[in-house]
Amino acid sequence: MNLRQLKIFLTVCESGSMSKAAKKLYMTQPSISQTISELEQELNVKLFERMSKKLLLTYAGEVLKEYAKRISSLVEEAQSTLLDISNLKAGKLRIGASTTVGNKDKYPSPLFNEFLSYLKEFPSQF
Amino acid sequence: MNLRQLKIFLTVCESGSMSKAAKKLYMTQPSISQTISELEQELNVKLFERMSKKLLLTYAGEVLKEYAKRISSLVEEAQSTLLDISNLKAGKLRIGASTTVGNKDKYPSPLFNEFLSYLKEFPSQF
DNA sequence: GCTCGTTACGTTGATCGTAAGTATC
DNA sequence: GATACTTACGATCAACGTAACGAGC
Repeated sequence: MNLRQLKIFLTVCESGSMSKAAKKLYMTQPSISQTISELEQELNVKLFERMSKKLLLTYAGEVLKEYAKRISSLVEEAQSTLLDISNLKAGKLRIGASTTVGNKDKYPSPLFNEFLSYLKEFPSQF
Repeated sequence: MNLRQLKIFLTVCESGSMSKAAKKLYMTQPSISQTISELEQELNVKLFERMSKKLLLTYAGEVLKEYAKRISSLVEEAQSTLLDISNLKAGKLRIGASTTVGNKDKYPSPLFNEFLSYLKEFPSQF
């Protein structure tokens, strides 16, 4: 199980079909199908009931979907926060001189203040 | 960023060195080093301060470590729950006949009861 | 016959190990 | 010289695309 598989699985869940998910992800439909099959084999459960023209989530599929949403959400938050840190590092000099830096992002990280105090204490870390 | 990188990163954090992490993960030390470098490049931050004989987490490293722990924890919970479902599927007949099935795992999934009711309603799904 | 999913197969890229290099103690 | 990390390079496996196939409308 990896993040790539979870992302593909989630996209299939949300779009309701593998072909639509393929378009969203700029992949081919066979690759999507193969990835879902891999997931099912690895977890030893059937994730979708293959109906004609419709995919129906099994119970295992529903459970995985909820986990996948929470996991993806955490991963995105992590990446966003690390990106903030990376950007702040690049704009380090400006931080000390400007009071508007806190407004430059729509979603300031909750770790922002913590970071600033850390920066003051250990400037050599950056 | 993927789960493999996070697992390796976490192991390095916990063991305090790349060579120890390599032993824990049954990998070679250069592979660990390479993976950490990849992570740092992808995220555009330095994760460790390379001291002599000691690795010190940077602020970015501390942040990633906390996220990595939460993400890994969720992933493990997901796998454990799906494994439960997989096992229950295999032991489907026994479920109906036995009252001890709920004790067979140390950590019964919180979704267990939900699953049982689902199983009764849609037995054909399994 | 069109749409959707699966299976088969070849190519490319990621992942890992081995070997060699650098630095600190 | 022993230990720990890095760099370089080659081999293996995973991931993806193309092509061909099967099923349902």
